Amino acid sequence: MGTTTTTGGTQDDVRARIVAAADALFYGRGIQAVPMDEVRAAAGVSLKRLYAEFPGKEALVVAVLQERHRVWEEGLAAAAAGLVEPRARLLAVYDFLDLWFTDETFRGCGFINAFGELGASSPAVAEAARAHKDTFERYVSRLAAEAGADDDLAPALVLLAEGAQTTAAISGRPDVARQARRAAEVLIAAAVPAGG
Amino acid sequence: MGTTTTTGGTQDDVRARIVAAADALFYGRGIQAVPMDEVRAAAGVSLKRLYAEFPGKEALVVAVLQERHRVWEEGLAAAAAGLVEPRARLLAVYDFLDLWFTDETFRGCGFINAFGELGASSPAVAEAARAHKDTFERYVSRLAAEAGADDDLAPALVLLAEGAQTTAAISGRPDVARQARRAAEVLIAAAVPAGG
DNA sequence: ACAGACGGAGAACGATCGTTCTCCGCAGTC
DNA sequence: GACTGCGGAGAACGATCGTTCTCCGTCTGT
Repeated sequence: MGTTTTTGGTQDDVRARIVAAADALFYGRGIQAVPMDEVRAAAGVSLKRLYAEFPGKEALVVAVLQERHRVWEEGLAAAAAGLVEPRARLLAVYDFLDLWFTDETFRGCGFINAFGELGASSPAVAEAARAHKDTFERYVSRLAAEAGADDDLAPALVLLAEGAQTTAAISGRPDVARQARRAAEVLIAAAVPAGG
Repeated sequence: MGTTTTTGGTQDDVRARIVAAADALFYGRGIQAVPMDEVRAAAGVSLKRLYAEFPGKEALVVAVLQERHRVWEEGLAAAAAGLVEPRARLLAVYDFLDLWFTDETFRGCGFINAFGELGASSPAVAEAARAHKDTFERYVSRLAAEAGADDDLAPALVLLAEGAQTTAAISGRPDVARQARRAAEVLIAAAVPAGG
């Protein structure tokens, strides 16, 4: 697993570099707006290597979404790190969104964007988006259950988070995250029996 | 307004037919996935006529979004028709979504989809999406004010509605509208001082 | 009936893109 | 130092697409 003799770096390195470059380009401009040759240039690899790592553009898109999913889950975990109360961990979701929305490159949810652009013609992309949203819903549901809330809370909190992403993207107002958080506080208070 | 001698129909007819055909295709498959020639075929016009009505694809996309905005506002008004209480009119938003989500052709918010696909490269498309979301937010804000709610309610209700659209699209579950409605009921109850 | 304009069908054009192929330099081996 | 094979650079290929142009039939007015 040492560095190879080529300038390309480790095989995993190359893959990661391609995915990172493709993600930035796809997310920022839309997938079909970015030619493979631009991904190649941004990743600093040859077309031959690019197609050796990914059989085609669709496979690259799926890999990009999978990595984006991994990073999302990492960020979500980091936002909740150190917090013990389920309620605080639930609200950390919106703090995480707040952080994200203020990022200059923010342009909405990459999964929603990819789904809208390619979901109808690419089952793999549609499935990646579905899986991503599904794990997020499961995560929120688990926390809501730990908080002792009724079954209606988690779906509602998910809707707030999803709505915040698209609204922040289109309106360009990052404070949407705080609005979502305040609404979440109200819903949580109403959903937890004793007032926890 | 009699029929003209050509097979094309009235000029307004032709424009409307083109927009309707383009909307169905763009919305269902993604904009870049639909060639102009397919719009032409679906609308039953010639390419010459198509380009006589719209100087290019982007202008057609904008026209499609404007018409979609008009239909959205019509549907929203129809859902609130006959209801007098502001609270009921607010909740009618989610009944309207419910109706929409159960439509077989539902595939998310056309504005969000268009924004994700083309917003980065087409200011006109980005602006159409922004304008659409803006008028919706104004509409909800007006109703919330009429209901005597505090300023936090309207943005929260908007987030629920937006989140419902993307979640319904990706997860494919139309009952998301009812979940959003229940959450909205809780938020409204908490935001209106006296309980009205 | 005929000149002339209009509009349709679809070929044509130029550009772009995903993907593959060719050519060449270079590293390691005897 | 010749040989081999890998990988890079980028040309090439085939397909698609947005847009324009050509050709031809038809309808109008006289």
